[in-house]
Amino acid sequence: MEGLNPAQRSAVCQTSGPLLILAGAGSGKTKTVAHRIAYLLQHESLWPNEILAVTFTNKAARELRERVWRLTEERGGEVPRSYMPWMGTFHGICVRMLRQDGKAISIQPNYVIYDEDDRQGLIKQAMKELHIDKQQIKPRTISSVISNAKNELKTPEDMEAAANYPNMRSIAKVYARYEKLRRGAGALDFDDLLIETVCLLRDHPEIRVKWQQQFKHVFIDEYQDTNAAQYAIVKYLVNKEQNICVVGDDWQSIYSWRGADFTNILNFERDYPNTTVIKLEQNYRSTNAILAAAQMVISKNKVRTDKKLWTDLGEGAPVEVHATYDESEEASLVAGRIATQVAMKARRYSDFAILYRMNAQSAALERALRVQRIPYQLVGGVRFYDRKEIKDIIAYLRIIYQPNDRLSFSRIVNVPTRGIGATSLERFLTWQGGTGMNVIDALYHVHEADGLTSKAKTALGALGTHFRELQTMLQDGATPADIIERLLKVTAYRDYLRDGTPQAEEREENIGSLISDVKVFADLPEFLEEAALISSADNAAGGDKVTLMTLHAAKGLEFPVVFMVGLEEGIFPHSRVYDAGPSELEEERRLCYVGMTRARQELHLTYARSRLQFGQRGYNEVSRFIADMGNQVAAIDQPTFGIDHQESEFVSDELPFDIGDRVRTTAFGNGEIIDIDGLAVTIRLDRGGTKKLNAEYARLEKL
DNA sequence: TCATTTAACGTTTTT
DNA sequence: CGTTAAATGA
Repeated sequence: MEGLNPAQRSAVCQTSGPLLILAGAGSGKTKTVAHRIAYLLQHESLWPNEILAVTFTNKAARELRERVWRLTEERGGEVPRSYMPWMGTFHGICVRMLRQDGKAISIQPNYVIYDEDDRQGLIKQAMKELHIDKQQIKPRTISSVISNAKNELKTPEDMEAAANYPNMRSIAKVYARYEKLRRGAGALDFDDLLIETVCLLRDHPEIRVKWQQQFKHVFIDEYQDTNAAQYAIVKYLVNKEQNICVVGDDWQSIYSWRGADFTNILNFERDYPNTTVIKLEQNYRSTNAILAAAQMVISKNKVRTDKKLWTDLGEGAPVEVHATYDESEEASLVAGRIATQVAMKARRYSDFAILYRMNAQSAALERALRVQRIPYQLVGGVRFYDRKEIKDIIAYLRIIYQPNDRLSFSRIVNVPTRGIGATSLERFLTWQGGTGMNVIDALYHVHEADGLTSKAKTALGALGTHFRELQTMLQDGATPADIIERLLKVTAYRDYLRDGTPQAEEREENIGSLISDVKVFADLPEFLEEAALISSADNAAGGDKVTLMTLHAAKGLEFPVVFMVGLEEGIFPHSRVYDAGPSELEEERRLCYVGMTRARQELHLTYARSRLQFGQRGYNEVSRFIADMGNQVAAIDQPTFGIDHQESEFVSDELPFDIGDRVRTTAFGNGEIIDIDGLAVTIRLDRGGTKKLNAEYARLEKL
């Protein structure tokens, strides 16, 4: 109980019945939760596997597990993977339950998990089969419509029935076909993990009761961001004792576009009578200046609970607003402030975070940081497991594990190239579909197929032999690392990577890190699960570096100094919320609140008068959120309307190049400009050939 | 029929 | 600029 305030203590001691903890930003939520779990283990003699704890990210789960581990036994060292096995994200928990009990709703135990890319791949396949032009409806749009439907537990038939315009009917058809293909591949997508778990618990009382008996205490973090399926899962898992504890803050609900519904937290007391409500309102993170400005912003929202955060950390420096001329000046201003403070030894690089609304904004910032030689790390963006070479390896592993996964098979059937093109693949798959054999068995019997060239048959047969061998390794209990090493060898994948391009080396290194990552896992299923569910917010590397990420990814984190950039109408709030209605605008405002409350001592807000967006230059007004803060902020810099400004070249339509100029390109070496058409610059390269580049993107350098 | 070359496209947030 | 789809040539 040491180091806890009275409200936090009562949250720890309240060990029976429903408990709602309304935890404001920076109110010591994680600490309270860790102490509460430790208390249950020690004073209520619960076993670590009798507690179900759901967090928002894998990283949050890891931190919590570590904290509980240290608290209970004052142990040091690595926390074993088996400790508190039921601590993780909703998706992670569902995977484990389905693996164990999925048979009851006819889910094969060796199902694979499809991510967003896989899902869109399968949607494209479905559209092709249905002869729907993907120019007309974007696969991405269909994907999100299907996702929304699934989260509302709607079937393709429901969608078809409710369709009131032609596109919707097409989408419903794609949805139906997609589901058929997905089932055939023995795969579940992210939404299925939740929805199938709901069905499992709803339709099988004996299984429901089994889990209810196992979980003596259920604990849900970030409850304001739960969606309908997650809400249902929680309801089914809580037993008669109703030992459920949820933590959340409606002011920080920022995932409604993903189906999250913060009325879940507002209605908790109604759902679980006799709830004890504890409010944590003392903020231990930010200065009063930061907190007051954030409070000004959030108070403009109509739909919200009423609370008042307070701090005794003192007034602190005022929140600063910096106006800049364009995104490049904005970036160098941020980089410059960081460089100065580090040079004065006032701060370390890792004290700083730069937060933005969308990933595309990171490019200008990265450039400025590189110019000033400031080390930085990007959270989000391209995930490690999204890289081509890693996805290839995972596709190989999947097909070995789940030989019905035709999507993964299609991905790697000709990688490395082995003379099997689109037509051969299509013919093979058509034949294989008719035989009822899985992909690997069909490869083994490929000589019986008709319509394939003998060349294709030989290549496919050889691939089948490799798959068989790897499959045998898997059955004999080989480690994932051994299997990967072997498959790299038989496919000569490393040779394939060495294509002479500058990125080849990096790709090989990535394969290396994959192999060392994989050593932690005892078996393949465990690794495939982890690889599918790892999120971009999870890879927080160490080291003394500035952190760059989206506002969404910053949830739950804190930094001594925070820069929020791009506070402009159309960027933040994003232009897409304008015609979406007031509730979307309120969500943007909550996102602003979340960003501001990440800051401990200093908060800087910047905006640019002019910005390159969607390929062209736009001029934005200052964000309304700055006006919301009233006189809680200090305006510091005015933009420099620079004659000597380096970016002024793009403001005039005139490019700073002429035909005949010699230039340096980053990717293709030096060359001479032979034509200019608007922004399109044609260059005759010294290495031979010509190249047409967009001067707005290619950073051409005049020689 | 396959592999290479060339043209087109892109940007909200993510488990 | 990077990626992906279409177009071209062997």
